[in-house]
Amino acid sequence: MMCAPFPGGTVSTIYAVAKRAGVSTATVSRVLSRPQVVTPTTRDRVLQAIEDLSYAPNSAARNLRTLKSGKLLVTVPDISNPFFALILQGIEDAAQRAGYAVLLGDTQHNAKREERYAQMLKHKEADGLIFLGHRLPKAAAELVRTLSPRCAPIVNGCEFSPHLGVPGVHIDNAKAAAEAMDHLYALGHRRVGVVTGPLLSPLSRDRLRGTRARAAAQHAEDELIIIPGDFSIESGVTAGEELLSAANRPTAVFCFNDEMAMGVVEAARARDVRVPEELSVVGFDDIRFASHVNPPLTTIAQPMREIGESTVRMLLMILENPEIYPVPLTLPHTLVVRGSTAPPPERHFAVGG
Amino acid sequence: MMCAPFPGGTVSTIYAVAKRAGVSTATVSRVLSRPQVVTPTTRDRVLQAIEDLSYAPNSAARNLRTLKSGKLLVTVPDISNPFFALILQGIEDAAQRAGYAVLLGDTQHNAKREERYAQMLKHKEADGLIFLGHRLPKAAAELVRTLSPRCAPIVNGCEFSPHLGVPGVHIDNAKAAAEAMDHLYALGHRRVGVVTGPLLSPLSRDRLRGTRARAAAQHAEDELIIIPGDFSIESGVTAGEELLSAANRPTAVFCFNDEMAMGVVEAARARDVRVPEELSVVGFDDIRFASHVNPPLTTIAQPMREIGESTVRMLLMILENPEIYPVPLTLPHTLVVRGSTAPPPERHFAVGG
DNA sequence: GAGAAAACTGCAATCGATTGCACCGCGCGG
DNA sequence: CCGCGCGGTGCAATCGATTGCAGTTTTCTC
Repeated sequence: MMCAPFPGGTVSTIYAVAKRAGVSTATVSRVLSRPQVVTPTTRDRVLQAIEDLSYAPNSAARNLRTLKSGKLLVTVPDISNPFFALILQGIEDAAQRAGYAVLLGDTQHNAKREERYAQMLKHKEADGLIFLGHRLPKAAAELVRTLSPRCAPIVNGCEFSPHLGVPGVHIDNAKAAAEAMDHLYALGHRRVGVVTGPLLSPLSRDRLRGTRARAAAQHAEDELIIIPGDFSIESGVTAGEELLSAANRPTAVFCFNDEMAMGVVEAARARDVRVPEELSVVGFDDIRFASHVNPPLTTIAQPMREIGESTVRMLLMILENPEIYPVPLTLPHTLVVRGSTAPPPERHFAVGG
Repeated sequence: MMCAPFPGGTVSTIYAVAKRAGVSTATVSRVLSRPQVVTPTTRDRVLQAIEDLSYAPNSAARNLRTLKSGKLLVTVPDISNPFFALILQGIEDAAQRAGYAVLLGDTQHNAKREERYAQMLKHKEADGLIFLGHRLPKAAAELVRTLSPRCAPIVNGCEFSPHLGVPGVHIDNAKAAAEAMDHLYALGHRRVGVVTGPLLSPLSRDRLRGTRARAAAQHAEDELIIIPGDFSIESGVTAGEELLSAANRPTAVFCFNDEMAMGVVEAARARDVRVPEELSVVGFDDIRFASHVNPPLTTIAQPMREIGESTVRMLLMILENPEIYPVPLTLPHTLVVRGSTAPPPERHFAVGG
């Protein structure tokens, strides 16, 4: 019935331990889960047996019995993106501190893969889901529905959208974008290029909304040149080329992430346009490299690790008490001014030069 | 005994499906695993029942019965490092194509965490382990021992070291480093700074070995200035400052990763030392940003994704047939020459100037 | 020192799926 | 017309741990 101690490499079971210690499996189990209810003498015998056999409980068995997995599923659009990597790091850290393991899904922005991973929830491979994309997979939506009126163990990171019916953690993207624009306007810019992300995502739309609102307040909405990007360096380069070759070129560019900002800087350099003297560039996220490129990027800093940690906290709360819907959490951002922004060149400085 | 179909959000079991379809659980199971052995009529009835109840097999139960988890554990020293992130992406992709899920462990270079994750193997939470650090956790080493003479399902990425007794996938670090030095020597440099990684890791030692060998061949071993770094941008900055303030400053610096190279470039800029005119800089890895910084980095490109994919293939082979020890795999690297290297300034060009 | 309460420990059911073996019925050959 | 073979299905054991309940021992209390 049970396996050999170590010969053959087979792992020992709780039965083997119980036999060796001369107790029942119940006692062994209790030694591991609630040691204080077991007599010290017995406990020591059991612990010794556990050590002798180098026993470790089989978690599939435990998961089956307890109907929990001790795992959190995290889906990320692209791990190789430093922004997501940092959030993921925060998630991993918080999860493991809470005794949970992380199941990683890199969806590569692919809806099929998102669905496939969401299925894992149904199969009870994970106790909850944190998704960083902007789509709520069908399988997850179904879960939300069937669990209602209790809260499903699903949390979003970054992409808040109230109609998803799922709580999330994010910054105030509209406000952050407005602040970035404020900074540029305060320096004296009026004609500003905006390199957005894919406009499907609420995140990009919020930023664009904030950008537009600020421009409108400045009566400079017509001076906005909006170019859609995809968050890659390359799309930043392309956008930069387009902006710089325009007849009436902008004196500043606001990019919806740092990588595209790096791309714009690169495009500027290729055309011998100096940053920030001739072109100011603002990024978003404040990834690690932002402060180490030349010139260091002015950008909106997001608390990536904290976003990750908070999603975990939120998910754990739901797991603990699904009756209570957590309220979406908005974390603070900061405008970090560095060397990539400056007043526009004199010749373009129309007002009050 | 069984759960309600959907009311209450409880999930249905194979018993519920069997009952609804009027068959035994065995048949339901077979419909899912080997559909062709079931009569089409029955099969359709079962499939219908599965759909009606939106049934999904509980994987804890399956894992328990089959003694497999369908998961691969991957431990990474630091996910926020783009180098590891890309390898991880390769791993994730290959794993999921093979029907495996990835359990992620970010060890933060911390031995305790490495141990903790390795425990998961003992608990059968994963079928195998891919570790990207340089230490083989004790628990894993133990497994290697108890499984011997069969091969343990453990594979290393990047840090090959034959005495671990574990196969791995990596590049020829010594040779790559030698090529980097070759490039510098060919340009006419003699006095070269070397910013290494932590010398505990075989990877760093191999690169250092290659570096030294090449220098020796050039009779320039005394012209090597070796400074230990830790792979962070900051340590690159520090090393750069040290090298540039030396009495007899080097005309070139070889860094064991791109981030430290970026740090050195930054330090040079801070002192108004032009790169590459006054100082050549070579990196290692060719992370995405390497080609987009100013100047674009000359570096050794590693096939990150392929390394990740290969570790998975190797692990799957072991899982399939533990009798066969895979041979460690060496993948090709490439020296990519970009704008950060050039001949040394004339005044330092001793030979044949 | 008897009786009640408290503290331990064990029995056995249970979690949900998989699978070897046995069984049934049908078709075909003799 | 009988029997063999085979495809299809079901029975029931099994994977390994957890835990409610019951039984046993110990510890008090008076």
